[in-house]
Amino acid sequence: MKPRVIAVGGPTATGKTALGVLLAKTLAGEVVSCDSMQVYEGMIVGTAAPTAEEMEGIPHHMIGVVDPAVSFSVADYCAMAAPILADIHARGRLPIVVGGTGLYMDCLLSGMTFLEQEDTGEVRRQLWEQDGEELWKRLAALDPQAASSIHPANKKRVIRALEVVLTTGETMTARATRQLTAESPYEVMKLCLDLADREALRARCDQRVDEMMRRGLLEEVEGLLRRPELRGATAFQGIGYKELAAFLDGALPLDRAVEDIKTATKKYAKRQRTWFGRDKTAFWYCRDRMDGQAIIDDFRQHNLL
RNA sequence: GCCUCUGUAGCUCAGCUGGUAGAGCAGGGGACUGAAAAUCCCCGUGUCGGUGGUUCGACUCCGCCCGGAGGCA
Repeated sequence: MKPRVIAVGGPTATGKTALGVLLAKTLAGEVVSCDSMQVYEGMIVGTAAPTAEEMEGIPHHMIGVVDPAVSFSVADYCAMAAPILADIHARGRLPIVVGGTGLYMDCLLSGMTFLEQEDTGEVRRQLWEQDGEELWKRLAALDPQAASSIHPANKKRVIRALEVVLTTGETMTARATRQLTAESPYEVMKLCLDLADREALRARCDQRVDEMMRRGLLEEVEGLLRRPELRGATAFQGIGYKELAAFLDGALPLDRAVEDIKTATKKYAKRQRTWFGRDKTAFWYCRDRMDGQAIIDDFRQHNLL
């Protein structure tokens, strides 16, 4: 019998955090955050990281565990989170993986083990100087399979695939197969949250941004930027952070920056819906039709918990 | 009251000398294996303010009406 894991995914602003805590309380579990931005230390308001009060005494993992200057990746996430899952299981408790970063969640839950890889920074920098179309043609020659699944305009992904072949001598396609385990090591129960009313979700995204501003997002960003090296860090690709950094640079007025954050949040929610929607084994619940307790009860009724 | 400019997709606007309209943004759909809150792909029929006219044919020309902006009184 494989160890069980409960996962909570779905678009932002649908109440994943609260449901995670409720599940943990009900099932003697601990929450493992699955969020590419919450991992960074000091990025609290802008990532809507749960406060001590919201955690309600439930242990939370993978929040604020990396310095924001460090460029974190899926591989790093899995390397850190997998042992945490093992530890929670070892203590006889249930891990509840909660978050909106679909890629991280899928990789962690499928038990993917990333192969060792040397630093590709230099190769990557060189490739970025070159013409995207040319790079894609080069990729087509070296790893036709990867090229066929990556649009030539998607320079970032074309380069990633290229740097893999160039630095490892193995195609990304081949590595991907080697990295993927035949079967997930966990018995996963995934539930995704959404709002049936799209307009309502967009409104909630807007409210959430206003709320973050009220809670001091600007101050948080200012504080982080006292370290100028963070300006270009991966952490500053986070929604809210990059826009306010632009405002602090004088590139745009504050109200415009806030507008941009709202728009970015809504687009992000849409991408998340697409990502999580791919997993046909997930159970979807609309938060505007059911509260947390009702969802858990429903799950119980289906003997899923 | 008179004069000038203006009224085109949810928003900002293109549409040359007449042949029934197109961009950006927003929005929708999708992809996604080491930056993923990132990166990228696909999707634009709207009484062209209204109404009369000129014309084979008007968003494009003319008249009037309605709504904006500015100027002169």
